[in-house]
Amino acid sequence: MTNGTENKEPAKKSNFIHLQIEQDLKDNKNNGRVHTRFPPEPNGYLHIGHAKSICLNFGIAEKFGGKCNLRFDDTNPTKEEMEYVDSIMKDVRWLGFDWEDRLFYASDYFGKLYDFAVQLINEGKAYVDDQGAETISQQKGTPTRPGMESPFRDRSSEENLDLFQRMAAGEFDEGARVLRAKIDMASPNMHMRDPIIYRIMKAHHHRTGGKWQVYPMYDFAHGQSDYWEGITHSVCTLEFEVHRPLYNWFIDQLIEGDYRPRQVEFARLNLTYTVMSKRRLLELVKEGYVNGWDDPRMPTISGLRRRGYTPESIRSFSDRIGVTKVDGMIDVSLLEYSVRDHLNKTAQRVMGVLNPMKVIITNYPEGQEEEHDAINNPEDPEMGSRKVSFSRELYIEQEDFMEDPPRKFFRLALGREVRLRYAYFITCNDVIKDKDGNITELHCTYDPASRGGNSPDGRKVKATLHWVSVKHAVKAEVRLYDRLFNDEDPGGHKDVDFKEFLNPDSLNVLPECFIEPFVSDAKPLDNFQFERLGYFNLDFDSTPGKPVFNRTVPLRDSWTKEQNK
RNA sequence: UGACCUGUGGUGUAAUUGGCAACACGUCUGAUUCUGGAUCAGAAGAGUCCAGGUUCGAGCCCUGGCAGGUCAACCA
Repeated sequence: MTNGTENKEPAKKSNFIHLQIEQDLKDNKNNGRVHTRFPPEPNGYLHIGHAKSICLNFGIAEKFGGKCNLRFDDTNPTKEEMEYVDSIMKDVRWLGFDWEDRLFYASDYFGKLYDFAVQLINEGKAYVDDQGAETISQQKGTPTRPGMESPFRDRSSEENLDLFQRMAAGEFDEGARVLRAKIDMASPNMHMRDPIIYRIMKAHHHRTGGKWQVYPMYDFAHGQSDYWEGITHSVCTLEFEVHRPLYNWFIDQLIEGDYRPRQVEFARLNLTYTVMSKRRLLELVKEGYVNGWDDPRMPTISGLRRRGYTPESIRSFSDRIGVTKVDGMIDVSLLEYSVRDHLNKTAQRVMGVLNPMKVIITNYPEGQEEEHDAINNPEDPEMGSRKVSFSRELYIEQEDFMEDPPRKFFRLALGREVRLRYAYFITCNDVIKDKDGNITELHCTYDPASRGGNSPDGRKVKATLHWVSVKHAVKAEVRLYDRLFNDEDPGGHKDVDFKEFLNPDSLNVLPECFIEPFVSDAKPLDNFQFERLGYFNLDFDSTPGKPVFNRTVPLRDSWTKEQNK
C-alpha cells in the first residue's frame, strides 16, 4: 500500500474501533503496538463483505503505523482448498494491500496447538469425551436451559492424555471421541459449556497433507494464533461476540507477561439485492445459476473486478459505509456511486452503439470519409484527444430516435435537428420502413458548416447523440447486467429459498454492437465510458476479432427517470 | 423463561468532558453543459425506539419497557 502522502484518496473516516485503539494507545497497552490480521478461511472466494474487513484491518495498520497479517484459518481440511488460497491472495493484492512477509496459516500452529491441548489436559482443564455428536449436543442444553456434565468429564489426566495421543495417532474413527475444554456446563453462554476443541478427521489437508488425524476447532485455533503472532486487535464480525469470553479464556491459559490480544467485533456488510454468505454464493456457483465465482453479477471481489469495478472504488465504498455494530443493509446504489465517481475521473471516453439504427447522410458524398477530434476524458485534460472517423453511413442508438416524440424527448425525430457528437448537426428527413412497419434506416442531411459540432450561426440543438461510422466501427458483444435478485433481501425470507428471487433478466447479451475502433487495443479489464451509456470494460472472453464488453454500471440517467414519472 | 449485542432523516454514518442533531448516498428544484453524464447552487426530509428520572440543559447519564439481531455445527 502506498504510504500516506502520495495517496490522493480522502482521509479515512474514523470509527469506533479507531477510537478504541486510540484509547488503548493512550493507556500504553501492548507497548503501543498495533497489529491486526485478516483471517479468511480458504473455503470460497472473497466477496465485497470481506473487502470491508480487509480495508478495515489493513487500514488500521496503516493509520496507526502498525502491521496487518494475512492468515488463512485452515482448520477444517474437508472444506478448504488451494484454489481458494490463491484466489484470496490475488484479491487482497488487487485491492491494494500488502502483507509483506507476514503470510500465515492456522495450520502453521498445529504443533503448538497440540502441545497447548496437552498442557490443558495436564492441568485438568480438558478431557476426552467418548460420546457421539448427538449425545454431546443433547447434554449441551439450550440457550435457556443449562447443560449437563458428560460422564467422561472427570477422567484422570493420564487417561485423557493417553486417549488424546491415541486420537492423534489415528487409532479411533472419526467422531468416536473429541477433546473438550472443561469450563462450565451451566454457563449462560453456550460457548462456555465445555466446548469441543479437537475432533478426529482423517481428511487430507491442503498444507499438512496426512500428517494430522486430529484438527483443532476454530475457537481453539483463532485466539491462540492471534497470540502467537502478536496480534493486538483481533477484529471480527458480530456473530463472534458471544465467543469472546471463550477467546479470553484460552488466552488466560496461555498468557505470560503483559501482552494480550483483544477481540473487537463489527457488523458485517449486507448489500441490497444480493446474498453475502459463502454458503449461498457457493450454491449459486455449484448449481450453475451463475458462470463461476467471477461471474460479473456476483458480489465477489473477482466478480466485481471482472465487472469493471476498480480497487479504488471498492476502497472508497468501504470507507464511505463506515464501521459500526449496527446490523444494517447498505443500498447497492452507494456501491454504484463509488465506481461511477472513480471511473468518471479516470475512464477513457469512447462512442459505442448498443442497439444500432442505420443512418444515411444523404447529402454526404459516397465514398468520402473524414476524421474529427474527440476528447478522451473531459474530466482529465491530460488524457488528450483522439480521432473518430465519419462517413455517409452511420449507426446511432435506436432509442435516440422517435417517430412520435413525447414532449420532453429532445433527441432525433422527423424534421428535427440534433448534433452528432464531435461531428455535425444532422436533420432527419425520412424514415424508411420494411413491410411490417419496422424502421430499417433513417435518411438525414448534415450541415457542412457545423463541422466539429457547432454551427457558425449560433444555432442550438437540444440533443447530442453518440454514433459510429458503419465502415469503421468494430463489432462487439456487450453484456448488460442487472441485479442478480429481484428482492432487496433475498436471503432474509424464512420460508422462501433465496434462489426463488433470482432475476431472470440479470444477464442480457447484445451480440451485435458497434464500437469505435479505438477499443481495438484494449486489454482485458480496461475501463471505458461509452458516452451517454455507462461504464464498460473488456472481458477476458474477448478474442482478437471479437471484443466482449461488460457493462459495469450505467450512467445516471435523468431521461429514464423522467419517463418513469 | 437465558446470555450477549444493537436501536439517530428513505439508506449509511457523525455529533469534543451532557450545549442549536451534521455529512454522504438517494430524492426534488434551478443554473450550466457538444454526454439528459459531470459540475455548481439550493430544497425537502429525523428531533434521535417508547416511558419516566437526574440536570439550567440529555442522542449522550440512570431506571423500566419495546423492537431487532446473535448464540443450542465434531463449521468458521
